Amino acid sequence: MATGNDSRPIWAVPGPADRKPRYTREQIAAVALRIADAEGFDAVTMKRIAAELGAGTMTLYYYVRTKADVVALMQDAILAELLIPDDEFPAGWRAAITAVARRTRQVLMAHPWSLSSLDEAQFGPNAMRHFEQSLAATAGAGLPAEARLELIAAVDDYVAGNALHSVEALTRARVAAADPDMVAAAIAYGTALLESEDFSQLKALYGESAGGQAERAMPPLTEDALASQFERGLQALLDGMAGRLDLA
Amino acid sequence: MATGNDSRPIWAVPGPADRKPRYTREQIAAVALRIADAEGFDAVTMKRIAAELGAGTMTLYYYVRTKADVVALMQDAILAELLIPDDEFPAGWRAAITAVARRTRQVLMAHPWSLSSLDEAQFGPNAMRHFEQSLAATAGAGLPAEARLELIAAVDDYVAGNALHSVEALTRARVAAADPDMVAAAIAYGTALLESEDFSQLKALYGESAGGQAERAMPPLTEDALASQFERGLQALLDGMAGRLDLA
DNA sequence: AGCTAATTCGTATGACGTACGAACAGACGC
DNA sequence: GCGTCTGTTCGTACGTCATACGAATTAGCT
Repeated sequence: MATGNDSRPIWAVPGPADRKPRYTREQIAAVALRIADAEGFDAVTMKRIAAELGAGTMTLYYYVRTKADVVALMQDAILAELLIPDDEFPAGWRAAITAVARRTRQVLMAHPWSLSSLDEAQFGPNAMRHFEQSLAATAGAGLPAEARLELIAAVDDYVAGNALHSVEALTRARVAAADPDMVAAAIAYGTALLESEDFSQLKALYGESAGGQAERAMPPLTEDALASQFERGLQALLDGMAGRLDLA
Repeated sequence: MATGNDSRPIWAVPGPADRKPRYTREQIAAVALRIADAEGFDAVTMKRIAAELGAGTMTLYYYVRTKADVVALMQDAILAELLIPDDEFPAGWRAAITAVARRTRQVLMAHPWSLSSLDEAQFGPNAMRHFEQSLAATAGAGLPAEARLELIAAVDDYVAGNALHSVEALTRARVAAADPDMVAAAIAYGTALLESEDFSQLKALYGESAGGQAERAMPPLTEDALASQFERGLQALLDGMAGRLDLA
């Protein structure tokens, strides 16, 4: 465990020797994951992880160089959940891509913090496996390599963005439900602002219109509504990519 | 400035009175923004912001309740950059949405940290203006309200995900360029892993194939390549949405 | 001038990541 | 058995962060 400031990914750094280490990196990642899921990313502390393992804080630094390494391990542990078992892998590029996308969204949403710590993501073994699987999904489509990568990238983009926004929407809804004052304050502020400038589109949607009921369209706020909206957007994207890539 | 733990958005909290405050929330946001752009989000510290303003650290707490408020102000300041001047606003829903999407991506990529602090985003005045503008973009398409919201959401999802991944790719490329050792270590680790399991798709792409040159497709790594890939994905998505929403 | 409330900010607290080095323990040669 | 080496654990200490508290200063008022 060179503690030095080398910039290798944690997986390229030799782990503890094999005399008698009490823990493993996997255990550390698993504990950190459990804490993050239960109490949020901010609750993940070196001290906390160590305590949960029954170790002293500094013991962790025998297994990783820095907390960023722990986060990398957590991210990779999540990516493992993205992998679809071989026998469930659908035939046909469209079904396969859809399955991967759907599962990716589910997993990302199950670990909301993963999206906010995405910047420091490293490319680990499970990232590689996930990528391999995405390639396999597009294998039968008769596409040149660049087009396959582009298709995968477009879907990945859409999935990540949707997961991000879905998590955001659900968080907002949950917070709002727990705190009526905030809703009141937000609405009060919003309506005041609405009147102070030209917000004609918004007014038409949410405000009272001159003669009668306004349209009153609300963005979807339940998990199901968000999921089905995701589904429609994904299929639209695939339609469009198929058309542009000249696919069946 | 009730310092208490109320959950109102910062914009609903009365600011400093008007006797003689030395600063404004806007100045604070601007300074914080400059620091984040120049040195990264982690460099944004209450102490640092205050120093840059020539104030004591605790003075900031007369203007905001908490650092999260500062971040909210920063986010909203960024959203202001998304707004397209009225005279540049294109006619036709497709051109208008494309313009909004393009600009959004540019701005998000210009402030990479905005994506990683997106979870604590609050809905401020510029968010409202941006939303109004998105609604205006879809106004002429003859769509029912729900369909308009769905179209906007799909594009937003794709744009955010693409910006996220583009920033990630460019960051990786920059770091790699600055640190050859890391590239070497990553490649060494990657090729070792490649041999240790079944990665047939990846091998076909990057490895040597039996009789001759492999395909050697590389994901795009320059800003231009990423931008044109974004453009194609966006148009594909719009194609698909147009088809599914029964649009011209 | 004197009062009051607005505004500034020094000090102190507790949490965090982690550098350093001491302490402990298992394996191996003798 | 007994040292010895080195793998493993972890207590202590440091610097940084957000921020609670309350004292000091100042601007506008009568």
